[in-house]
Amino acid sequence: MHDLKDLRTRPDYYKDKLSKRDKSLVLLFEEILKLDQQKREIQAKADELRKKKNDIADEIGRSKDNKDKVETLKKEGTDVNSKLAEIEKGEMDLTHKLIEKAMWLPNIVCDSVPEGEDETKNKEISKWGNPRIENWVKPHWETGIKLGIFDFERGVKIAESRFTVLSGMGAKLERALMNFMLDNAATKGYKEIFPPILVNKDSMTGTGQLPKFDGDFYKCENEFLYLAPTAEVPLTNLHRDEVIPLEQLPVKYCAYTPCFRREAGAASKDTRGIIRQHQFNKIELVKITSVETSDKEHEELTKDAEEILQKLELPYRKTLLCTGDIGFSAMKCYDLEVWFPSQNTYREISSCSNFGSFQARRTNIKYKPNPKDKPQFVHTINGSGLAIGRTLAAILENYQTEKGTVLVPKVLQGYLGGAKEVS
RNA sequence: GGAGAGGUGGCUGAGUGGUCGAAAGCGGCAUCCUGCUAAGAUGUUGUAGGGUCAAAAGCUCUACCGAGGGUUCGAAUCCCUCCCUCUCCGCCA
Repeated sequence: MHDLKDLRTRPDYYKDKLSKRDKSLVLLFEEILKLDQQKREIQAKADELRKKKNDIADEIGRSKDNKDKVETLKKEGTDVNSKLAEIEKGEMDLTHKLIEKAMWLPNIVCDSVPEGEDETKNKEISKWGNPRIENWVKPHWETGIKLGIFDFERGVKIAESRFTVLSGMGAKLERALMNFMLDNAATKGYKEIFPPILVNKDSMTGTGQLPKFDGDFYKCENEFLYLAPTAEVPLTNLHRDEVIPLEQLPVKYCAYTPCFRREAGAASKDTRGIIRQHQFNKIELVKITSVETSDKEHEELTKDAEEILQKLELPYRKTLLCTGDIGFSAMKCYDLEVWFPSQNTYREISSCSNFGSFQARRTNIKYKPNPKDKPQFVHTINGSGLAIGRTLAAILENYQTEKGTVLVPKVLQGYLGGAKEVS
């Protein structure tokens, strides 16, 4: 959500920026400006009538003894009210339309974000590790089935496709990854949170999932609750409608949560394996910062996520998403992509975004830069640190031996009673 | 699930139909004062939207007393619905 006042003061700036994301957004923008104009006009009329109404009421209060005068004024009041009712209806109508449209406007991207229509225009920032290129490496699902740690059929039996059962060492590895990542985040000063996994509509709207992406999420029938698609939603909304004292910034949270996504638009993508599931586990890192430090904190959060991959010794690369690939609410976003030998390619395992004040406006989270200042909106930042299922899949490929067993990364061995190999 | 109580500004808390955006206290901010500290004096202090203005300041209008409706010329105050909190009882991991 943008500041409407700013929108109308420098429309050319917004049109230019929005068109870089998607040309059709300019039309939406112009529609919003027009609605804003109409809304302000009708509001002026309504305000005027409301003033008249108040004046009449006050006048009656003052002239209680004069019966004739009161009667006349009452009639006048009734007249004003009937006019006002009509205008207020239009006012409400326009306000709703305006807000509804404005909620569909994505964030403005940073100048540093490369222009481009799709992921092919993302910019590679760096690479880490040596990707193994060996044609005998089996896809993670084959190894997982062979080792008896994935059970795809029973996942489907219990739920439906894109649900998988982890068993034995599979379950243990998942839990070891969870603990390792949370422990690592703790050393970086992130406070661990265990939030509700079901979240309400206000929360989903606050972080930008709604209204645009309704349909991508599971929702409870007859309830106003959604299954959170990411812990970003509950964590950021912890501070909705709050003014955070300056000395508490930056606020840093981490959380393990299961995440639920319908994957509605991904019908034929990644149907095999555990890369794209309806339910997956994730450690999320969230920061709430002042405007001045947000850029620096974003870089650091990304490094915190990278460090997990480095400690797990998984080769990865870091890309800066282009205007056509970056998320709705983000103004700048790095993706971390881990190497998958069986696919001979890098696949996304973390997405670290700076949202600027975009989410803060929707969630109404503020801080005072100085005690005397008026509260202003914070910046919010978040990233996966990391997606656990994808990390497990990457381990099954990058740590695979020619025998078909899987070595346990050093940093996880302590979480698994010293186990060095899954066979 | 049953019974009751309640939701007012950053906080505490008054206000049961008219000049209430809301007393009082606390806190915050500013100035002054006392050799420092503690204390004291005075003033000031909500949010959002609109108008005016080149812009800011200022001025001004409107809305907001959990949310949404209703009654009335006029609602924090009366009526209805919903949400939330607390207490007791029941049930339960």
